[in-house]
Amino acid sequence: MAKNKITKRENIIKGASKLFFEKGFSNTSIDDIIKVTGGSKRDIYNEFGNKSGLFSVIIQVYTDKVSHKVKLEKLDEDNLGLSLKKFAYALVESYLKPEIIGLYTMVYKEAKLFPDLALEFYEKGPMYGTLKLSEYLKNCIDKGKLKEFPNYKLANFFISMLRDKIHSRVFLNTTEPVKLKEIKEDVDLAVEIFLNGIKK
Amino acid sequence: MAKNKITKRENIIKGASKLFFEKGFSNTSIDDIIKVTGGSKRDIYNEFGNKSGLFSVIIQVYTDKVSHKVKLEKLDEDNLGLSLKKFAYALVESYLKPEIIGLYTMVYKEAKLFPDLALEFYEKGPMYGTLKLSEYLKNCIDKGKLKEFPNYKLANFFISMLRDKIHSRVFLNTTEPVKLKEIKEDVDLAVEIFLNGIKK
DNA sequence: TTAAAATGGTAATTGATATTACCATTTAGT
DNA sequence: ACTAAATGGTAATATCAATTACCATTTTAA
Repeated sequence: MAKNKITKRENIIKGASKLFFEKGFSNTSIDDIIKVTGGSKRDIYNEFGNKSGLFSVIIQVYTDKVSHKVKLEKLDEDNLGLSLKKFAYALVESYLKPEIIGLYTMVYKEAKLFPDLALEFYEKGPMYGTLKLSEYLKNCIDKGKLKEFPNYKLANFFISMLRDKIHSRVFLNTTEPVKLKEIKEDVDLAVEIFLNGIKK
Repeated sequence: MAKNKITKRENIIKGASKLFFEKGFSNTSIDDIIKVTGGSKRDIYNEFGNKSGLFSVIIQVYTDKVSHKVKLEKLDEDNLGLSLKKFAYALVESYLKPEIIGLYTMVYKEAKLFPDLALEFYEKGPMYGTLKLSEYLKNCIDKGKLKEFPNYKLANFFISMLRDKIHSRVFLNTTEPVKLKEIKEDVDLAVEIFLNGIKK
């Protein structure tokens, strides 16, 4: 019974998040959700209080998923170029995942309504990755391999180079599919320029 | 009389855009608009057909304003660092203007509903600036001052470094005000890294 | 000045959707 | 098998906002 309840809850989360990711929070109605999950509205209100409650739970669940998944490989200070590429590929790959795209889109759109969630998302998601990278860069700086620039700013610049194009396409709703080959080229070029720009 | 009509139209555009910029399209009602502009709903429907029509007109008006305003200074191939800084300051300054922030926010949020507008905005706005910069970079490359990287990609990288942080704050609805000093530091650093990264 | 036309504002109408109420049905325990 | 409790689905309610209708008022033209 307890088990059954969990299943139902998870079922709603799964179905609702799919819809939220596709159509956004405002454009998904409770009816839409139960049409997908089965069951009745009562289930949603019993489990989550209301629509906003469901949204909060979903954001938190996926934010946590993200922050746990991005287990960044150990980065090697003796092979800067390769390490940055590995990091960049992993990051870009995650940016291209539908659920990550959905998460970003939703959080950005609803940030005004749910400022706390937006902050939490930011800290566990983008900020987490940036911190990881900036730690690595700090080590490299300490070892005398890189110029002594503020490491967090550096990390931000690099990630911006990787993220911005993908996100522009996402938010401007460009239909053309993202070509992996192009992305890979971009990553390689970004790494080269960035590394040229900061190495001693 | 014709004059009067134009004034009324412009009055609605002005009042409505202010509201749209602040609260977004969906969260602004027709009643909100006439409360600000005076007049009656009829005026809006007569002039613009419906709410979407008003939105379209506003996006186009402001998109045009943007593309006309960004008269980029003539960039000097013999002084790369300074030219890039000038360009970057001008760009960042425009990113910080409330109406530009409002425009980006609205377009991004409603891109699904108005794909044509989103495209037009992109072409007249972000893409226009990127093209300008990439032309300049091409000239520098041709003069042998920069490495032979694909110039449009280069321009995108540089602009991403400048834009991403500001936009993250905007979309995540961070309340802390943007400090000009910090922005200026960021720009200077971005220019230095970017230039180091691509110069011969 | 006066009748026709335009205009402006308020009051319906409509449609969508979140939330709640209610009734039928199923389930659980004895 | 039988009663009480839980559950599920459908139907009501309530709200909000876009769009439209209508009527009073003002403007225009002769």
